[in-house]
Formats: sequence, C-alpha cells, structure tokens
Amino acid sequence: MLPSARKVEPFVGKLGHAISGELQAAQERLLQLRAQRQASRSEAEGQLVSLFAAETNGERPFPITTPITQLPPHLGWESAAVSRSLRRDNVQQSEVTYATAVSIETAVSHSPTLPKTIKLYPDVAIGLLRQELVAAGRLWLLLQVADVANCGWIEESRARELFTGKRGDLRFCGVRQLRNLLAQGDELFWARQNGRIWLRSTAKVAFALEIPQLKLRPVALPVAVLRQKIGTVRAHLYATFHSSRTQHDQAKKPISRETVKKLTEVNPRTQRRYERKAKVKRQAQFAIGPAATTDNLQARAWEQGQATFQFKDFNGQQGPQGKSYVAWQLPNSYVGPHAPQPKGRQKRINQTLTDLFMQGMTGNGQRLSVTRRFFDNGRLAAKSYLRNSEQDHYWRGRGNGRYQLWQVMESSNLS
DNA sequence: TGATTTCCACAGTGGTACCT
DNA sequence: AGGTACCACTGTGGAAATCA
Repeated sequence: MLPSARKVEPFVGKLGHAISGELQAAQERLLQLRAQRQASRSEAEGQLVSLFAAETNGERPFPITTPITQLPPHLGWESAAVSRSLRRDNVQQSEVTYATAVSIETAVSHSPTLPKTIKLYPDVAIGLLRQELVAAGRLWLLLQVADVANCGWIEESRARELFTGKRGDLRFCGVRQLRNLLAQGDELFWARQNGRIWLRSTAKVAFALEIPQLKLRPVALPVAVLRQKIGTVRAHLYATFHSSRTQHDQAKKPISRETVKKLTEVNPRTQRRYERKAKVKRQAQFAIGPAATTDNLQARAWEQGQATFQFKDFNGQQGPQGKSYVAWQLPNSYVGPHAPQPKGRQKRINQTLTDLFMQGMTGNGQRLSVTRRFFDNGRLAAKSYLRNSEQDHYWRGRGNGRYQLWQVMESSNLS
C-alpha cells in the first residue's frame, strides 16, 4: 500500500467542516440539474460514438453504440424511437424495479432504464487509481448509475438488490463485499443515513482524492465495464486518460511513456498492460532526419544513443524511392476506447474545488510543465523553435496506417 | 530523448468462507 | 452484522532481447 493512500484519512475529517452540510449539497445538486438540462441538448447529439469492437477474449463485450446517458429522466423520453431502443436493450427490466426511485421536481412518469454509460472525469479516474480506491470508487460510480432519478441518494436495500442480487442488473459482488465496500468508502464517496446512501458530489470526491482541478474533458465509460473484474476496471480508468486526449483523429499528438507516467503515476510497464486490456490503440511515430550519410548517422547516434536506425523509403514517401534516411522512434500516440463527453459541469466543479482547497489550505497544486515538442505543421513548429531551440521540434509528415512520420527541426545542441 | 515482448519473483489485496 | 483467516489472483517492476 502506498503511503499516499493513507493520506486520505485526514481529509475525510475536514470534509465535514469544510462544507456547510446538506444545504449546500442540495443547492449544488440543483445547480447540477440546471446545468445538465442546459447541456442535455448538445449531449444528445454527440452521444453515439463508436467504441472499438470488443474482442471475445472471455470478457463481456460492451455495446458498440452508447445510448444517451446522464440525461435527467424528464428529458428526451418523448422520443418514441429512443425509448423503444432503450427498452429493447433491456428487456427484463420492469418499471417495478424503479418505482421507488422516481419523484423529483417534474412529475416523471417513469424512469426508463439504467444508463449504458456514465460520464467520468479522467482526473477522477486517475485519482482513484493513485489513491488505490478503485474498489470503493467503482461502487461510487455504480451508485451514480443506479441513481436514475438523479436525486442524490439510493435506498440501501435497492442497492443490495441491484449489485448483489441474482437478478440484479448491476450485479458485481456479493452481499458481504458490498458491506465492506460501503464501510470502506463511507464519508468519502457517500454518507449513510437511515437506510439511504447519499452520494457525495464529484467535487467533494475529487477534493478527497487530492485533485486540485479537473483538467481533462470527461468521457463515457460503459457501465458494463464497471461490472467486470477489478483489473479491467483499473485498466479502463487508466484508459480514460487517453480517451480524453483523443479529440479528433487529427489531433493524435505523441506522448512519451515517461510523460504519461508523470501525469498519471502509472509506470510504463503497467501502462502497456492496461492499454492491452482496455483496448487503447497505439500508433508508433518515427522522425525522418537527413539522408543517411555516415556523418549524419553518427551525429544523431552521438546525441541519442542507440535510438537511431536507418529508414529505407521503399514507397518514396519522402522523396526518391529506396533512399535511406536517418530515423529514430518518437513517443507513441494513443486513441482511447471511450467516447468524449461534453464538459458540462466541469467549470463549476472546478470552482468548488478551488474553494475547497482554499478552505483546507492544502493547495499544493504542483503543476507539471510539459514543453511541447509536436506540432501539426511546420509553421507552428518554427514559431516555437525560435523561442526554444534547445530541443528538437517535430511536425507532422506523411504516414500510413501503421505509423506516422514526423519531420524534424533539430535542436541546436546538435552540431 | 523511441518502442515492444516475455519471463520471473514478490507483495498486497479482493473476495469469500467460516466463525461468533 | 462483523471479525478473522485464508488463498488465488492481481498488480508490479526489473532485466533482457528485439524491433523499426
């Protein structure tokens, strides 16, 4: 167990005082609802995004298309098509199961089904990994899923049915383990009061996880993933980092394993394991330098150690066919398996976070400066190069499916 | 100042069984 | 419900060999 995991404890104590009780919680929730309502229109549009085809290696595949999530139940269900498709997906689920959960502000006729995905902020996901709170954190996420009515609490009995019951739609553990988890995450992820589990807000949880700000945009995590083995859950939590960074297939910026490690505290060795499990796509990148003369090769080799090799241009991508160039491998770029989500309440959560950290006086938001090395075109690269010629600058060149070639503007260290 | 794989060894934990 | 013990499995890092 890492020492950092233990640090969570004192925070829990502070939490109670830092926030003025249920009032603020309630208010927050109202704001959330309002914000969601506003965001919902745009959300509904960008929802259907492909996940990589799930292979059948014994793991449950998750749905290729992700139906609408996170919508307040009183929106959108007028659409017959949507409702129908949702129902079809979930035949067994009767309204009986949810009869208890429905009733906030607007008269909701019924809440249709559990969402198929959940909005997750990668910063939070990484925080869970870092603090070794994945087991309890997963329950927190599933509780959010179960809270269809978005009222902020779940009946404990219902939770037990859903999560442990034979027919439970979100079954993922036994009764016993559920108790353990509930005890484990008490006060941090939720608070229990007369038979109800009151969910803590994202902001408060982020605070407890020592996350100063949510920087990455949220992604859609399939609920099905949350019901799989803890290792798979871990892998996906990690993968949200990459999913969040891949906006369009254009902007696949390379990032080195070392940088990923700095940002996530996941070691390269583990990164690969997670990526395999969560089906993060990787693409190798190569820099193409000058023609492969002995001098050039030596100069580069001197600078980079063993990393250089000769690239033979069979296809004539760079110039005459068959010509050789000095080449070296660059950091990979990645495409995560999760659909990006609108930022939604992110700004507001960050405001709350700032407040919380101010009150707690624990603002040790050490920022990692990562200087940029990769650019979409030569103009931008040159511009940056003028400011800092200490390091190589790369800009996007040709590429085929398997890898991407980059043009290089070599650092002035290289004589 | 790249990436990948495989093999090995170890510690810690998730989840359960069996108690009271 | 909760305490405790137990075990298989998971997560992890190092090293070495190799690739492009």
